[in-house]
Amino acid sequence: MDSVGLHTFSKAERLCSRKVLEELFSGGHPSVSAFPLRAVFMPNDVGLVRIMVSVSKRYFKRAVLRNRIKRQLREAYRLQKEALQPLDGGLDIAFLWSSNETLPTEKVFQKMRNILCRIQESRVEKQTAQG
RNA sequence: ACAGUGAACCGGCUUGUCGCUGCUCUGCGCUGUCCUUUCUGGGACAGGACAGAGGAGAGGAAAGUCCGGGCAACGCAGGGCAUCCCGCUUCCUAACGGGAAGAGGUCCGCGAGGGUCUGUUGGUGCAGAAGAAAAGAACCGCCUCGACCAAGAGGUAAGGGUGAGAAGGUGGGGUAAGAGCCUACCAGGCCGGCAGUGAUGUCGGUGCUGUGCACUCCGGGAGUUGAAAGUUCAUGUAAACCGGCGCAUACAAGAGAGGGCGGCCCGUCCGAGCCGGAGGGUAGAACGAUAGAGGGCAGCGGUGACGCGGCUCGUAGAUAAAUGACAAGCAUUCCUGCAAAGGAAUACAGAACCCGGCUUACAGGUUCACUGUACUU
Repeated sequence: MDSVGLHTFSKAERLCSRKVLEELFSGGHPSVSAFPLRAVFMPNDVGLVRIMVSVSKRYFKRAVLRNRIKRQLREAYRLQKEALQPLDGGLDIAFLWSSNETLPTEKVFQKMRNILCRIQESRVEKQTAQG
């Protein structure tokens, strides 16, 4: 938990289990979108936030542009992930890019911030409803 | 100087902040095992997604996945047929459909040069709404006979028009008119001599000579799959259950289910299991996997591709997939401007087992050799 406060992005914070991904994309989990970025998320019992980033070949045929967007998204998450504090239990998030245009990094950061805040709001709402 | 041709090469740099993935070293108060043995200790080894330090981290095409090879697993008595690929010569190479040096035809360019094609005098088939006729050719024409003319009979590929192609072409002789019928030259084939490793070239002989396409034919080659290959460990475990077909044993009856040998046939071998249903488990880790037909340097051999030995260098290894994000400065090019300066642009593109090629994309730049034009001395 101590590493999460820093702006790091280690292997533990990445979502790479095939099983978890299937569960996440099977439907029924909440999603938030700020076009062209969309996030699907669900709680986990690991106690960490784990994320993945995906840009479809459908939107970008060339790998260079796909990589560019994925890197922008990872940086945007890494430098703004404190928006999910305080953390109460783990969370798995998948970020999906659904546009065939790139955006300047500044814009990508704005979209990411927007999404992270809204995820946090929905979590708080859910907890208060339960409690 | 300008325009161009052919090769070879480069394809941004520096600094700062915060990050990512391996590697090495050190530490560890974290985890595991073991030792010591009674201390609420000490020690050893291993691990780690932990901490610190150091150092490394996309390409000339990493791309398309079009060829070839390594590597791996499985397969492999033999014969025939079919299928697919290659096709001027010699050489290079692990190999190639790649490369080098050459040969002949043809097209483009003033030129340096560039593009393209090339096994096959054989056999079979086809060749339009053109033409008389498309390979055993007579429509018109020409000539002979027909006493002359005409009908008719015969000879004839010089001329006409058609066509991509009309009996190899042109001139001369010859003839009733004509024809490689004869002859000279030219293009090609065949035979022989000479030169060349060879494709071919050249000299002599030989009247041998229609075009295009497809198939056939000739020569050479091809086992299948493809790193999601495959090996090991972990997890789970099922040689279980139900149905069908078959084998074995005993009396009788009958002759094998199923499979291998690339697709088929012959032949041959294995053979007690095979097929379906229902149901269950994993989808993790390590190896494969980064030292290789490796790069660089000069030397020697070769026209060259390339080869040989010598010295030297250490160079990404991810796995839902790292190699970055941001900022500043520099560099290059373009635009505006007398200038100072300002603005814009900096391509194509991202390793995935590894090599050799091919093809395609590409801002800008460098070097060498050569060609044409103009000018100066």
